[in-house]
Amino acid sequence: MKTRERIVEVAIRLFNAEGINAVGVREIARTLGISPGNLSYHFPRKEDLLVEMLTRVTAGNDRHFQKFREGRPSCESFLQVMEQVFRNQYRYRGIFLAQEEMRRIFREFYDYRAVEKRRKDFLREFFSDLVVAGELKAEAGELAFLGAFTGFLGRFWILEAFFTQDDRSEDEAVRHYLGMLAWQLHLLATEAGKKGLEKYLLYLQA
Amino acid sequence: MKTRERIVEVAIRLFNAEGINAVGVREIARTLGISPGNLSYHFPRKEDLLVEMLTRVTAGNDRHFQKFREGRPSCESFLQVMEQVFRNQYRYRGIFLAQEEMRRIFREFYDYRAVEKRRKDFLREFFSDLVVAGELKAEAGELAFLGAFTGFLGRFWILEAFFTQDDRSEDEAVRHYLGMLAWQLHLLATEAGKKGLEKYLLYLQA
DNA sequence: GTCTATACGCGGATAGAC
DNA sequence: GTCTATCCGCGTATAGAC
Repeated sequence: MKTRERIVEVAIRLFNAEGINAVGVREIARTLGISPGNLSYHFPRKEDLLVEMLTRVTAGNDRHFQKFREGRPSCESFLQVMEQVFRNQYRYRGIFLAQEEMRRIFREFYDYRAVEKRRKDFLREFFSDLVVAGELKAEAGELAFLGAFTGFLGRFWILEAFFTQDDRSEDEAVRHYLGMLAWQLHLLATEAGKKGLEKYLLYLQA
Repeated sequence: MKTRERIVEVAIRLFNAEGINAVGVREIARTLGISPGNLSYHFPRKEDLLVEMLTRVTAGNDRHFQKFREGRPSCESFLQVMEQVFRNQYRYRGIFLAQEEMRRIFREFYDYRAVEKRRKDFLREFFSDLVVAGELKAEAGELAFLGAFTGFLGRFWILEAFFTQDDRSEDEAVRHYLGMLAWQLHLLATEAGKKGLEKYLLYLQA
């Protein structure tokens, strides 16, 4: 495997395990058995590593969302795509825990506004489709709230998952937050929509 | 004013303005006109400063919640207490943006579980009271979801506020997230409960 | 293009003098 | 309580080998 790829792989692993600030570039290089200078050659600054990961997680999510526009919209299928998104985010969980760094990177290197706008448009469109498909019954204000909630949850669920208890497995965490999403949709779903949500409602743990 | 108090004050200001990682202990000392060693005397590690701020914001929130148990429970009064809590958090916003550090501190120095349990119990009890008072109409699962949502929003609203746009004023940000809370309650409120929420529904911005 | 060796300046932390 | 001096590890930059 290319050195560059190996670096990204080890960096993700270490960042996820110990936190971005706790892991130095020297430690990454040592783990790989290369020199710090070599790491600097591939990624001049530590930030460049974070940008790389950010690009990957965003690209993955885009794929999941995109793929989804093809099928028939339903509450259940929405939760299915969100599960894929959550698992993709979990893979890069280290960067979601270091919000201060991410904020700086978003402002300096990465066009976060564009990503956010894309998500927002997708959610709005998708929830409107759910109303048309007879899965949701909601008016404009409620739909706006639903979009805000979904964006909020999707952005911060990992943080809460690791804050409250870090002995929880990926499956347990993902299910818990899919459960929250399901309860939210349930409050605005038609009888048809509720059918597809029942399974997910059970995921929300006390 | 005591040196210790002056340190905390300046540190909050700098942390809020530039971020916890961007501000070094030397900068804090320089701003105060004292030596780095003196700062170390009052707060041996930078973490101790963060613990101090965490203690203050938690104590403030406790006071707001406590004071609230006395009055008659209503949806509107709940939003009033949450506004005070939000403003208290905003005062210490710097620490909410540095989640990785906070997580470490919670695990090593600060009994976060206890704080969290207190909040959770309060919310559960309070929402049950709202049902009894005829302000909410919800069953157990919905109440559990409402509690989870409120905890989630209360923990991370500041992060989203500063992520999406940092040109927003304190008032605008606080109102936006009170608006989200109001929409959530609205979905489970009785006619009586909805009355007290109308004003807040308008706060949610597109 | 890929890599090693090395140096610089800054950060948090600590020991010990006043 | 307050200070100076000092230590070590960090992110970063670069000269030069292959």
